[in-house]
Amino acid sequence: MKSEKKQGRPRVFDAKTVIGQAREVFWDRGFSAASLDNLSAATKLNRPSLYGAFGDKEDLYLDTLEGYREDSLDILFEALNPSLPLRENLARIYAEALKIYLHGDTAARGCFLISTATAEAIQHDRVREVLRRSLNEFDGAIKERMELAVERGELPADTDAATLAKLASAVMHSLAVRARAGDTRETLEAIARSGADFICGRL
Amino acid sequence: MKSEKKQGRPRVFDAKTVIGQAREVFWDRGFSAASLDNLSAATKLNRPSLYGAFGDKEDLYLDTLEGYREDSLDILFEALNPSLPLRENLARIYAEALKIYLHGDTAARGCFLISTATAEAIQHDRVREVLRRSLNEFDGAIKERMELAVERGELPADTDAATLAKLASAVMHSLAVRARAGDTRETLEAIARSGADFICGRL
DNA sequence: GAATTTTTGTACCATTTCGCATAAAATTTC
DNA sequence: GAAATTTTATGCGAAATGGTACAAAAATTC
Repeated sequence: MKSEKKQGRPRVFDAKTVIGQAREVFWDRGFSAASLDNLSAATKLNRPSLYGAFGDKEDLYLDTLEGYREDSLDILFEALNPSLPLRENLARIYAEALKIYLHGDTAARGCFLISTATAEAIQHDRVREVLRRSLNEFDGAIKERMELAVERGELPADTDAATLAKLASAVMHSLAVRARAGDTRETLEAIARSGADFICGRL
Repeated sequence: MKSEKKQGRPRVFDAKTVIGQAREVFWDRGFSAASLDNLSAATKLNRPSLYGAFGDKEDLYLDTLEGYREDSLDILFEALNPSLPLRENLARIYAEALKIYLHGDTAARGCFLISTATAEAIQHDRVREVLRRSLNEFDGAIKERMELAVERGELPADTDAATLAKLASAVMHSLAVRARAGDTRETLEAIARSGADFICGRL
């Protein structure tokens, strides 16, 4: 695509890397409490460079949300591998989620989207829109797998795949909130296990 | 108790009312993005009065969280009336939750705790602590009702009441996030309904 | 190598932020 | 009614904030 070298002084940074570093700052502090100084320090770019490359703070934040959404969807599709039983798919989704949520320097960080974007969703329409779209895409991906499970007889024929998928997501949302609230790994794993049991038909 | 009149110039405000007004501001904007000017305008108290009565911004925010926790627990206990079937208890909990979450001037506000406290939970230990405690108390209240349901035969004898209660809460957490993300009432009510079905053992 | 283009770094600016000092006002106690 | 006590109101101030002007630097194009 853009094989031609761009004229002018070359950038010393990689945009994806910078967005990843900015994400860490927003993840810990939230959008509003993250200052351009924080972001500048974490990315090692001075403010004019940040501004020139990504726009204002909200633009940059939206970029980090978008990156997180993409990364998460990749992980989700990986976990939804249809050659595995549905029960195993859900177990993997929750395990991957907890791997992310429980990481953190001082305290577990939870989900980047749920923990930081919800707070801004009222005041910033674009943030709410990314949040809404991300949640729906997650639901949609799981729904596809549920429909396949119905076809295969992994789930009862009268299953409402869309709603069941939303319940599967609900367990994940709760893990996200609880992780950031400081719940232990053991507690969260127990919720994940019983959540998967329930979705797949316990008893 | 404190029947004696306090010496000095009397306050012109009621603390509970002011905390309620401050809550509205924090609910819409989040803790960090809410300025003392916003709070001062909403409460009609000037900054020194706010400061004198409630301490700094974080202290005031903690007061609003505490008030929300108490209000919510009251509503929860009301909904958990043991003379109703468990299915009806859950339906009421979710209905009451949605009544709160879907209210808002510009967009649905979601849950005050989940939408605003999660964002601050990493940087402010006291906020994380209130959040953790609140979630646990909610789980605990529901668990009590679940245990009663097991005794009564509303639920299978081998039910893990504590974990099942956490799943019931999980549905509520998801409603909270989705409401703030802009999901429609119909969507949320469908999740609530199927969530209750699942918990109580559908099929 | 000169002109052009883009990025970088320094420094700055206007505004907002939180918090407080100080004094006036309103009440109780004596 | 004077003293003591608490709350209110005005206004200040130091620091932090988001954003930008401007010139130097580093590359490409011609």
